[in-house]
Amino acid sequence: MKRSTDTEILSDPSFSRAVIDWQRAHGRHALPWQNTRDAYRIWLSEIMLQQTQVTAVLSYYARFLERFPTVHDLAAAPAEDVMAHWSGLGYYTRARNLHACAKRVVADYGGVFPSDPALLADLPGIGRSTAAAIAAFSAGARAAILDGNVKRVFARVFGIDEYPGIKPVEDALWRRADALLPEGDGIEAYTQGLMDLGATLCTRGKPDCDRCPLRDRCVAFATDRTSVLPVPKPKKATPERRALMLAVVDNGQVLLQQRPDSGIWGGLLSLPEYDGHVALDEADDVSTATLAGAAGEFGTVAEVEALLPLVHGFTHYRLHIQPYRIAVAARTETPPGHVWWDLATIAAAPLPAPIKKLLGQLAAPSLFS
DNA sequence: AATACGTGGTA
DNA sequence: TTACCAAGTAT
Repeated sequence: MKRSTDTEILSDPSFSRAVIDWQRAHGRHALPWQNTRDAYRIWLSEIMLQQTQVTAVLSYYARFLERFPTVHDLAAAPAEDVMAHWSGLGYYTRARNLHACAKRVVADYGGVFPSDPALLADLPGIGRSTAAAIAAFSAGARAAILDGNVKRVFARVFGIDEYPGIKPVEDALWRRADALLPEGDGIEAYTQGLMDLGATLCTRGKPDCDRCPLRDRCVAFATDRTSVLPVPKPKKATPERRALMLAVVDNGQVLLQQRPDSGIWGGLLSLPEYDGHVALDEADDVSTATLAGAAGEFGTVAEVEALLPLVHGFTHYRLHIQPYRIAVAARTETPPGHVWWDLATIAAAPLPAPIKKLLGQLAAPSLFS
């Protein structure tokens, strides 16, 4: 029989007290998704902020809300419109899940987000931490978040000297997060305070320990280990991949192809790729004649021109892109899954960031010469 | 349980 | 310049 629970071992009301008091005096209070209990706006911000920093989200959040003011507007919108407004933000599964979630909220909950974290976590794109944040901010629900900020703060304060990404360590962090929750009011300030601490003081680089309300109880500070905690993710070599992309153009338009929902850039449009054997070695390119043959299904090829190669880095690999501009004269019938897009409006297309940039240069070469 | 999944800022 | 990684989730 257990003599005491983890909660009893790990609980410490002075911890949440310190975070709450600090947040109210020194935390952030004017972010666009704050000072509201509108679950739609809170949910949207939490999804956009997954693995993404505040500064990157701000402009997307404003444009998205302008186009989709309510969950009903979002649920009723075409997928392409949703993807277009996410274009450039990355992790596009988030956008497809966002759309699916909006439809679920309308169909199952009459357009009103549930306030129970367990119900929220059952919706697409909402995991345990995001569910807790939405429930706390929109309904004052007492639930623990465990995002990158909290992991970093906890790793330092409690001197956790193992990589937080592995299961047993993360499980222990969740137990702490649950146990340290404030008992009475203040879940909003507490939740926001943990995020604010991680984002403004307990940063990855040089943490500002002098201003930290947790300094006196911080193991990393006491043992001079703030620079080595949290333990970084074990590194492994990033693979290199290569793709030949076809910018088939005709009369001011470019041919785009829908990508499958799974895999990189899932659900976006992109350039069709030459999917024959592509060597990693740039010197071993396929011939112009081969590319012209491949593009023959789209029209009568008039010209093939190799464009400047580019390298795009992902978290888990590096992609070497060799683009070709292929002018066609007489289009065939547009193949299924493809669409001709005006280069003049390419900024509004649901494209991956590097492809949008590439096509922007193709549309207005003089601006980049 | 470990891996896939983007992009841009930072050191 | 290269490497790391930020308001995680899904599989």
